[in-house]
Amino acid sequence: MNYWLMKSEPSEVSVDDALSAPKSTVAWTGVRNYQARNYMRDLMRVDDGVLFYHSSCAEPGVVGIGRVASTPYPDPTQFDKKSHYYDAGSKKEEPRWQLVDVQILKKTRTLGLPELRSVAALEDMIVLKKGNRLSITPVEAKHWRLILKLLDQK
DNA sequence: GCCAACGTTGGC
DNA sequence: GCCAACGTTGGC
Repeated sequence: MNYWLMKSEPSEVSVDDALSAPKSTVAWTGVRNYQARNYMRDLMRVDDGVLFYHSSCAEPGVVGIGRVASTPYPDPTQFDKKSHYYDAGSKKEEPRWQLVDVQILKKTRTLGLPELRSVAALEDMIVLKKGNRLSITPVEAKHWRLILKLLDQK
């Protein structure tokens, strides 16, 4: 079993949006970065753990726990001309962008960036590294366990 | 709004 | 293949 941190802008899809969706599940649309896509397409498995992270907002941080809820399939927004994520270069027979569904299991308190950075044992987390912009990053098991513990405190 | 850091594009 | 220009991300 693997663990992942997945960023979402709450103005697009917040943890509350995900919670109120059918089965608390959302398709992770709009990823247009090859490395992030490859994680979803090649490495994610159903039931992998997901840290739901809010980015580009007042209080960035981990806001929920979820799971990978599907195998990979083509991101429908790449074919939707009206979508912000439309990709004219992607063909139906050979879709460029694949995604997975993510199910929210629990909304947590906000474990914000300053708090994450204050924990020495988390300093190796990719999301905390300078210049990191990847919207999906793998999370080590030891970091996952520690974050779950931190989320239960306070 | 600013800006550092990064990814992508395209000319050569 | 190089690399400058450009666009985007995302914290502050």
